[in-house]
Amino acid sequence: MRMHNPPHPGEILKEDVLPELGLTVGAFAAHLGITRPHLSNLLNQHAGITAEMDIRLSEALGQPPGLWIRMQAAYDLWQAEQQPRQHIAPLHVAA
Amino acid sequence: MRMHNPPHPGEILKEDVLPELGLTVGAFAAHLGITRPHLSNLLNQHAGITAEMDIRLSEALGQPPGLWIRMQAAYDLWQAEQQPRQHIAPLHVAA
DNA sequence: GTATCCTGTAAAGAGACGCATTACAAATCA
DNA sequence: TGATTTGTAATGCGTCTCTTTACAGGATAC
Repeated sequence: MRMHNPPHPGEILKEDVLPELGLTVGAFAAHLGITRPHLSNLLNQHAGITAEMDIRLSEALGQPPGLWIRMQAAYDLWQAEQQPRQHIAPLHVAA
Repeated sequence: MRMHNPPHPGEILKEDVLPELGLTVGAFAAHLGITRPHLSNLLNQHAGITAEMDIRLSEALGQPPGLWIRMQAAYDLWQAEQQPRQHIAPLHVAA
């Protein structure tokens, strides 16, 4: 049923990645080439992961690109699904 | 090596989905609850698929949500990878 | 061959978001 | 106590989604 709300990427970065790296937020931000306030916003789920940011993370963490942007997409989709909306009728293929 | 550029979702919608539905762009837009110019922009790759739009498409097309937003993420990531950028050194785990 | 429909696209504007810069206050820690 | 680290706010710029309105070109039908 796939019904568990996916985490914001920032949560994983803050709780798992950063501790394992043993870096301060400021040091990690500097390494990524972004500002400390912005990384803080990422970590605290006040900003999302862009494709650009995904690449930087994948390079810094030695991972194949796409992990973080897919997490973000899953998060965004879940959030949008929680919004009240009027449903759309399914279409059928033409005769 | 995973090195083939992923299509923009609009391309698939325009070339595969719309013809199979047998709908005009205007009719499809109306069904989705968006404007015709905006759907035209989607189809011609001048705008991206948002989480909101993914949900509308998945409902209209009878698909599980996430297909289109993941296509968009793959597309965005590929585009970002094509941009010239300065690489970031990999970090090692703390001692 | 004229009228209708469909299409792509442009302009203008609202609202949201990414990201930078700067700044400050609270918390941690030496 | 003093230095470091952190979260966050304000401001601003650029970009993007999406709407409304409009227009011009192509296709279809009479």
